[in-house]
Amino acid sequence: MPSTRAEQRAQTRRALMAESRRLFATEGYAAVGLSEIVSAAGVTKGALYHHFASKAELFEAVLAEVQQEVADRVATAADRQSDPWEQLTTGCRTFLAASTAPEIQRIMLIDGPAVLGWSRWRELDEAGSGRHLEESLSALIAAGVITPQPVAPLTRLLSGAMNEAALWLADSSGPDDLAATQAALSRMLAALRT
Amino acid sequence: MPSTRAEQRAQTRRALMAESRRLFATEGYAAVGLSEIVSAAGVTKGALYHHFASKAELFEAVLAEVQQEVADRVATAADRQSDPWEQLTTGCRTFLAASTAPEIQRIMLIDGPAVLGWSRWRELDEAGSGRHLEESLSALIAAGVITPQPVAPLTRLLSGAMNEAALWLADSSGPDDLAATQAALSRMLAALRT
DNA sequence: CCTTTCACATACCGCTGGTATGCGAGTAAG
DNA sequence: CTTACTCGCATACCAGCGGTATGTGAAAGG
Repeated sequence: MPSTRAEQRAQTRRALMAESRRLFATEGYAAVGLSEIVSAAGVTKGALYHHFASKAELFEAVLAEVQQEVADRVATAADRQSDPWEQLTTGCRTFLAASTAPEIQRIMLIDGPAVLGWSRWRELDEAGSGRHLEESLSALIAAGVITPQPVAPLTRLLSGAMNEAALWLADSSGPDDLAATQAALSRMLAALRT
Repeated sequence: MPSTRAEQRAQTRRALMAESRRLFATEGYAAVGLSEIVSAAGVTKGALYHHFASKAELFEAVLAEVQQEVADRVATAADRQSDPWEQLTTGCRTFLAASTAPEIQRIMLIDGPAVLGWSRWRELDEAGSGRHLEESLSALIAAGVITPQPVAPLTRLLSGAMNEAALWLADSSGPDDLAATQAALSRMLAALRT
């Protein structure tokens, strides 16, 4: 039976993560104070430090959540395709569209590396959407669709390209920019084929 | 005539920028206190705030300096080539090699977007190495070497790919990683040709 | 019913970025 | 040379931050 105690705990944690996610996304990590977070969540700093060891750890939990959501969206869209090559392109397009959301931008792409350090950030990326990209590329290489080559650098190149493109799209998006970006990305992907 | 007054001013400013650059590069923007910077530079906070309006503005001055140096290295290497296509590939390889330096990583690629915001960061990038990339791509499109297409999204894709690859190379570089990355990048670039 | 646990609140601290003010060595005019 | 003024910088100080130590009351366990 789910005791009232554990429910309250989970509820407080959810509130803290939800409000901090909202604030981190809109104002950025550095500009948000813990007092802002706890008052928005309706608790005190004691509660926050009972759940998270530091402000950075709270941010990491939020980032992991965002990463997971993006990864799920990418995986869901890709799995609708049967052809492995279509899975890759669909996944990339889905990632590009999902990453345009401002909250994802700020938390996942801007503050993430700076707050957690790049290597830790990359670990979370690899636990999320990055893994799908790498697996998809590996499968296509194994199937002979893509020219045999080390998959790690290729993954980073494509991942970085999409991240930067997503930031650019959100910042100055003319109506055709998304289409043009996807077209250019498609050309890059097509170049990988044998 | 260069008065003693202006010399002292310039010297103080140089000392502040040199020490803050060193500290920002090794410890990261957030972990460096102003007291650390001013004591390393042999001055006080009064001097710092006489030259820079805020910690972020000091960081921006340092970042602009780093960007300029990278841009110069890229431009110098590219200009040694006569063929426009070779200028592009040489510039990209030079950028990849230059961006592997830890101080450039931390300041230019990690903390830059987080501290200044992405749009301001991109302005500085476009004033530096990013401009060379965009101009090179434009010239190649105009010359019919690259398939006609909007140059802006293409620039962002390539820039992001190289930035991320540089971070990855610095973090976990096996002996062949640089070569593999450059090979993959070359394949991508080759795909742009008509 | 009593004890223990535990989720959280309260009170407090060192330190940070930032500001207001003081000061003394240049600089320019007479 | 003197005087008035400028200005590059030092000193002293502040609000607010992330973080910690301790208190407390209600649920869990026997």
